[in-house]
Amino acid sequence: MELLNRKLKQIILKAFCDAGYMEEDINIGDCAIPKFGDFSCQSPLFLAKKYHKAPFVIASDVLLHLQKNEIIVNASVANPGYINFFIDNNYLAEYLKKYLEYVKNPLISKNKKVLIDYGGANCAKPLHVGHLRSADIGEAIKRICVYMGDDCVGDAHLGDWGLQMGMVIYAVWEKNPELVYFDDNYAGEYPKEPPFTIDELKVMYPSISKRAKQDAGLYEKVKSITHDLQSGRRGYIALWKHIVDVSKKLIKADYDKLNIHFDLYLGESDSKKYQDEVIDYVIRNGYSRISDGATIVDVSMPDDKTEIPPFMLLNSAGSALYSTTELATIVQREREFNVDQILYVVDNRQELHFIQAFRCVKKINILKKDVDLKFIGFGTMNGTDGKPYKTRDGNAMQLKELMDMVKNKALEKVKETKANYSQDEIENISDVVAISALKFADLSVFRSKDLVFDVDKFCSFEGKTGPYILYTITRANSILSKVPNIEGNFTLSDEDRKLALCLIKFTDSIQSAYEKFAPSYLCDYAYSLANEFNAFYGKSSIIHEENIDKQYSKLLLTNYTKDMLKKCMDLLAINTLEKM
RNA sequence: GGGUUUGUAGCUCAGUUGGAUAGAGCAGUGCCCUUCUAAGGCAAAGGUCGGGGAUUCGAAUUCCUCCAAGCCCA
Repeated sequence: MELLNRKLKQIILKAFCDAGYMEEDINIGDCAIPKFGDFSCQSPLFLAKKYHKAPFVIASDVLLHLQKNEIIVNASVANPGYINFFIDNNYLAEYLKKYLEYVKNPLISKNKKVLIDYGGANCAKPLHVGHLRSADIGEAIKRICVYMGDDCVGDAHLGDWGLQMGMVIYAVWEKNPELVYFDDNYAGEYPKEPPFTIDELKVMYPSISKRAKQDAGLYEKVKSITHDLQSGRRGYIALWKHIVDVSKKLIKADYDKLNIHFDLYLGESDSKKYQDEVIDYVIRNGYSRISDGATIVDVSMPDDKTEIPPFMLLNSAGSALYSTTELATIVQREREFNVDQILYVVDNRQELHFIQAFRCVKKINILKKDVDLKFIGFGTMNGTDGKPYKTRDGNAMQLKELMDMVKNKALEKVKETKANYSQDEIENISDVVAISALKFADLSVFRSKDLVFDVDKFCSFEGKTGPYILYTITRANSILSKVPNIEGNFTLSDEDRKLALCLIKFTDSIQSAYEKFAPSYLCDYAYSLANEFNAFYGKSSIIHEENIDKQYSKLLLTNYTKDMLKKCMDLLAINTLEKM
């Protein structure tokens, strides 16, 4: 299907050429002043210098050469040189029907394999608010990329190899030191069942972590356990596997609640098998050098404005580091998944680390093909003091705590307004409303900007919020359910065309969201569409409309709006409601 | 100290390769539920786009400089 924007460009470009302005491309945008037009062309302003003519003169020339067509009506020139025009109502109505079909199934062919790294949860640790952005943004980006034709794989990339594992192993030992996992002489098979329950695991890390902060001896013990684990001590590895298995279930359940679904739950440890090979490869091929005992790879480039510090492969103790794991993971992803592109949806603060890793990968030429490595940074969740958000005890707020707060607020609201609903309905509605509020608030700020963490904002259900979009969908639904199927001619009245024009702008917003890896563009779009629909809703009653064609047309628009809003919310990974 | 990001209404944020009157939400003001769900709509109010300079027909947007804050690396 040929999109309206392309068609408009063709027609107007032809007028430019016919008028003697031989251009390859021109610009078509929204008209800033609605009474002047639906769209406007600003190109005469840009071309004034090139042709040594006043923009107004160019615009007038072009207007004279604009051929009669079925799309553009009432074209005019405005100071200092805009060409403004409207779209014919009949054409718009026909176009809209086809457009909605096209949007449902855009028929874009698969173009590349993309792996998206957007988890970063740590095994045995509860999710905190910082994990929310990565998950929300990453899941939305994944869905947007899939819609635009990419073959996507989402990886949770769990932290499963750090100090927290040592803490949990310590906790198990403290409770049951007699277990075979701690017996160096034990040579048999280890038990298939974990020696702890899910609920026990939940409290192990927080309790040991808290104690280790005050107890240096305990901290040292934990470090030594972690070291033994990473060195491959048999019993610890067996126990570690149990911890990872149970943790994955916990983490998956948490992400499920947020409507976030990973295709892979790989962890840092999974790339370990490539690590020695990569280290060996780098050293053997002479890419590294020794500096202060550490093995480093220089990644600065001659035309760098600022010095990029070297990539560290091994520290002075000869151990692999976080950066080494990153390298091994990239190799793993290329070999095992044959990716063309990897998107890292991570906190802005990690940018330097990734620049170093990406440069190192290119420099050592270890990949078989040119994989596009992209850092998709997002801003920090800050407190009202402008610093990264911390609770009173100095830790990041747990996600569960935040979710409970929003849920309770939603429950209050639903109970207050929907007294006649059943208990199940109230529960379900509150859940969906709460999650939509949380996710929409998170997603609607452009990703790279820091976000002020404001509980009241997350708990707000009015204005530019998730619940407002849900509410709009239920309003549309309510109308559709009350009118029997009718047939008529689809015509657009002047008061309804604003909604129609808004509907066809979906393509622009998803295009921006895709190009900039920024779901906030879709949030803006969904909000403006909902806004337009609510204005349309308020102007006149659809159910009581007596003219059949008018009623049919309004119903069609209502249906289109509902479909489009649901599509947007689906792309943002936010569940919607039929009734609330 | 070096680098980097940000500064737009009281608060939280939009603002396309420079372009028409800088836009939303929240808070506050005034209307609108005997009519499709008021979690809504309509209207008004709110601004020295951090300060100063430069570039030009035209700057929130580009450049310089200063101020303030966050982050990263030492």
